[in-house]
Amino acid sequence: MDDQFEACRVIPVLEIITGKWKPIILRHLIKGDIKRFSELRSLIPEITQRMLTLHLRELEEQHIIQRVVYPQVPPKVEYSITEHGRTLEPVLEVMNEWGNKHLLFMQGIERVSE
Amino acid sequence: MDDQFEACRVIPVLEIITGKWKPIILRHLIKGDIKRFSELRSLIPEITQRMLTLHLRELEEQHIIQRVVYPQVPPKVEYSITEHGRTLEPVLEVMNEWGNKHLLFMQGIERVSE
DNA sequence: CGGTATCCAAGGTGATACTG
DNA sequence: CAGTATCACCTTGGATACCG
Repeated sequence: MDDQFEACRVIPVLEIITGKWKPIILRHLIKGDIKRFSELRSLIPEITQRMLTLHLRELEEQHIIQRVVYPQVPPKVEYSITEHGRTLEPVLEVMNEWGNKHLLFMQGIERVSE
Repeated sequence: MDDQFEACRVIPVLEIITGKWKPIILRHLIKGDIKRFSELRSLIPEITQRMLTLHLRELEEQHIIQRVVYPQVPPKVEYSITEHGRTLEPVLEVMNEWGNKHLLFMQGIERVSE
């Protein structure tokens, strides 16, 4: 079992970017640099507060993003991509390009088979 | 909502390769060409028959792999990557390389924080 | 403002037994 | 050989209300 999983290093990447809103969150943080919690909320209007918090916490645990709390009232929390997180950029870029090229193909197939 | 999801073409890729054993299945089919159901089972000993079937069906629906049934007793079913599926190879390759490079980093972090 | 707590529904996965 | 059927569990995500 370990052999299988160890041999496939695709899985660690998936463990980071899998989650309903994670690719979108990463997209915003990679493009836009530092964002406040409320900024991310308005950039991703459909996400619930709960899920945004959960996803951000997980990305932080994996050292992909950094969380900075300003101890003031009202509170201010800023999120930004880490150096390590930024190494994911080309990976996401390749995935994004594949999606672009093959989305049309996939839609074509759908149309044929209906 | 659609704007968000449409803008991020990473998600279609995730929809294809997300699933506990899918990256491993794809790895075997991309490297090894045609495989029988039973071959895949022995290549991935820990997978259950059920999950292998489910994952293969999903990949087939997405036209990533092809399923050929030989109508004979005992039955023989062969799976292979499609032309379309093969376009995922460089994507998986990039992800795999990232995993290779950054697995050490991640393990290092774990060690520090414990 | 930036969260937590709680409850719930849906989906993914495993174990096991059965089948053409 | 290559499945299917069933049950049971765990995880993910949404809705809602509350908090410092």
